[in-house]
Amino acid sequence: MKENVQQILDHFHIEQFQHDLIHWFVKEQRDLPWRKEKDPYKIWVSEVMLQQTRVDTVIPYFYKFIEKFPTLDALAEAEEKEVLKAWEGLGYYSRIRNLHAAVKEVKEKYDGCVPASKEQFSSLKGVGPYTTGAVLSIAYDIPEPAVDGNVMRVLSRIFYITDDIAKGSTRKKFEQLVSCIIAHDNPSDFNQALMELGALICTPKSPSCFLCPVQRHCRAFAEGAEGKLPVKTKGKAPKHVSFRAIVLADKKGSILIEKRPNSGLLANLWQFPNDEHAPTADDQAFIKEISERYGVVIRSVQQIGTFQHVFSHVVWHIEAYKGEAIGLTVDVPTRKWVTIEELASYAFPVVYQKIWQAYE
DNA sequence: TATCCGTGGTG
DNA sequence: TCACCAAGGAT
Repeated sequence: MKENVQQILDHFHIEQFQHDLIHWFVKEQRDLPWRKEKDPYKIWVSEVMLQQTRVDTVIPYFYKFIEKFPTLDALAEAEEKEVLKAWEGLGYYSRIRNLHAAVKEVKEKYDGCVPASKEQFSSLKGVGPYTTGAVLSIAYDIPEPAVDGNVMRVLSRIFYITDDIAKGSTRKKFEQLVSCIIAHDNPSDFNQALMELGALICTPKSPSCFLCPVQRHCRAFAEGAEGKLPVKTKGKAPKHVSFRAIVLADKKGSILIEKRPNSGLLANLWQFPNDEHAPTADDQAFIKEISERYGVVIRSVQQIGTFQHVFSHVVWHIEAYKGEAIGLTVDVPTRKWVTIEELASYAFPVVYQKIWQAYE
């Protein structure tokens, strides 16, 4: 915001706004599984799952995850393989790697009790400014701002703020603003109400201003400018990567799988053999490449389909094959032959799940 | 600061 | 159909 926070708040009725907003939230909020109790661990899990992920997508994952890891200790003691499997298909897998590490640290350093200290909690892996404010306010009623995309959209309209919300520095300014208007007697409902309003009423496209509980406080509505806000510049176009992948089975029906590196895209997930780093020209070159790289003898191959998968910043184009191979012994932990039953216990990226479906 | 990091829903 | 999007964080 070009102006300072004091100027923005001129003539703004803070207490009336808090009341209108919270009254609406108490009455109209959705019945979500993580709102049934105030267990800091469950609030934390929900907030991590909800990062860049829709509520409807998260709900079934949340139920399964809490059923499998009901307490912080249970998650801390779980194996990486189980934890990653529970996250399979949710995306942004560094979230669960960081959450698992963070929970272990809480078990060790804080006796398994999620710290209510801003400094301590925010120092944990995967816990940034938003998650800090969300967990501390919702679970512990501490008046910290929890500024996400919803909050920036809602407040940019209410205060007619034209700063680019795609820029990192903008979030800090919104945090200053929220610090001034947050309801100290009910920071939990206040923060959740701002996000709920963004999700249900103050939506990105065609917001339902006629239903808005804080319409009378909204400067964008008064100006008829809600459609122009928030200001958000768009990112660069994703790059395209083409390669081939193959589902290899031996005579017994075992399948060769490979674990991806522990950092980068789809870290620690499993996949089928591919020539991602050495795209091949034809079938013979592909067979040769796979044979050498994976140390297998391939008898025959057959194409089973082409797949396109769009990530945030890259698009994969995969030609998928199936083939028979002689199951030579693999001596690295990141590659193994597994039975089809065992296959189900390994976490795969969605695009490789689709390739597996085409194989079956 | 800009880029990397997934997936599925939607107008 | 496809550009945009959804309760961000790490580097």
